[in-house]
Amino acid sequence: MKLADTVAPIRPATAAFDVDALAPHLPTTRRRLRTGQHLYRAGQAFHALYFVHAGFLRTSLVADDGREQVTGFPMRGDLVGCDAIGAGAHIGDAIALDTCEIVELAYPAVLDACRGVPALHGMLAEAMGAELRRDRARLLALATLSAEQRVAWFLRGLARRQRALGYSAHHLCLRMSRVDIGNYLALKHETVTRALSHLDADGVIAVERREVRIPCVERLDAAAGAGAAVASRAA
Amino acid sequence: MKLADTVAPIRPATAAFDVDALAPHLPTTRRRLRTGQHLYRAGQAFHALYFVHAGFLRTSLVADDGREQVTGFPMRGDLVGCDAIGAGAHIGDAIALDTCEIVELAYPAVLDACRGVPALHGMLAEAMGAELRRDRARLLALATLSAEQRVAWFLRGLARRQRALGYSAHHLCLRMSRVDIGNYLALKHETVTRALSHLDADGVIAVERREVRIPCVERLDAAAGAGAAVASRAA
DNA sequence: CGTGCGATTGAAGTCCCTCAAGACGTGTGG
DNA sequence: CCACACGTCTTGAGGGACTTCAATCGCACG
Repeated sequence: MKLADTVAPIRPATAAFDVDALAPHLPTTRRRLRTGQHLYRAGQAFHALYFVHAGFLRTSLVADDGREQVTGFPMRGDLVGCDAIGAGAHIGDAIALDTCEIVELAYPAVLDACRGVPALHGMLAEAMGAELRRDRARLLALATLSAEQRVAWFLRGLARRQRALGYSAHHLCLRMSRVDIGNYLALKHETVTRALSHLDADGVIAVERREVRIPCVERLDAAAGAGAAVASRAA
Repeated sequence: MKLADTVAPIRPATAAFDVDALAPHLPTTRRRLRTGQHLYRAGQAFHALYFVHAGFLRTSLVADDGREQVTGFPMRGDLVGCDAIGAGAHIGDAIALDTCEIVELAYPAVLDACRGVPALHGMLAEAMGAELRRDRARLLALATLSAEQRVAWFLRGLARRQRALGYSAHHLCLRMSRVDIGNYLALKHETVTRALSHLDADGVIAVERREVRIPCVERLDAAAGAGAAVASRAA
């Protein structure tokens, strides 16, 4: 239950899921996705939550008129599909940006399993609470930060998540396009490019296509401006 | 369990809570708040969820550097405080904009109560799922709508929630200031005023200080632009 | 009756968007 | 293997939407 740790790194809650321990209480099925394949689509019946065991995805909300809003980039340790609970159907798409290995947790069967595994109940609630906090931290970032600060904030978030999984925080490989990043941050792709170029020119990062090196994390924190303080607590 | 209804009006999930039925399984305490009083503050220990029985609040996320982001305006039937689950402490303030009557649901005791009241478990999960959907619909609105569309979208959301509670959708009494609305919509208060004035000039609404009349809801939907379609499904 | 906060309106400025062109990298077919 | 086509990324110039700064008005409060 390291979830209760307020100052834990990004996405601690979902990363704490021990899917294997569930096996005796809940029939879990595994799925493998290739780059570009959909985990689910908007409108599809909701019948399971998805735990990302490996890979990298992009989730989005799709409006009736076709407008799309990227809602996140789940990676290993994240729980996907919570926003469909109570809606009956998925409200957006989830697409693999990489080869993915997914564990399916049938819903609402997973709720029944909570009785057999008491800790699961709290973990599920905490995973959703963490997701709410992330959404709101993002709202704060979009509402208060400039374009360049948002991009820095985004990169820093990715770096922290990587570090939390045991990888280096000094090198990122962006699996998503500039358009995806822009959509996620409420910016146009040209603006994302410009911000990256400018951060590069300032020596904060080194960008080469989708490879990003971060020599000094503190400088990136500073570039994320006033947002630096929040995300470490709320994300 | 009308919660499963996909096309239900705004905030059906939380409104479906039957708090009284919980009494035998969970010790609930009632609190009364006067205008301006805090239900909780950022940093305070998290030990309960709050069900709004009457009144109108404003919730916000508070950053370490003091920046504040309004996250919502809970009213009767809403569940408040879910975003603290797993964090140990509240990440923002909740302040009464009106005389409020609140029912406190101790956490994590409420999780244990789920065993005695099976339906509660699903309802809790669905309330949080609905909150996630609302946050993301708002993200979509902020990312894709113009200032005037956002304000129209905001008013329409309030009108729908009132209607869902049995009140008229043609007359609103805004309990929050222009600054609060602006913060919520990622706009400056002057821009909010200008948008309201313009909607008034167009005859879509009639604004007088904090009183808003909506003669034709369809015209307001149209003014919310492309956002009209989404919110009815995702909000 | 004065004080103060909230709301409104105007004018100037800034940031990001829009439109446009070019460069880079990749995959495909000849 | 090369040529071509396509998508992605990059960079520039101009314009528009919102912000910023500033002044005034209105209402509630002491």
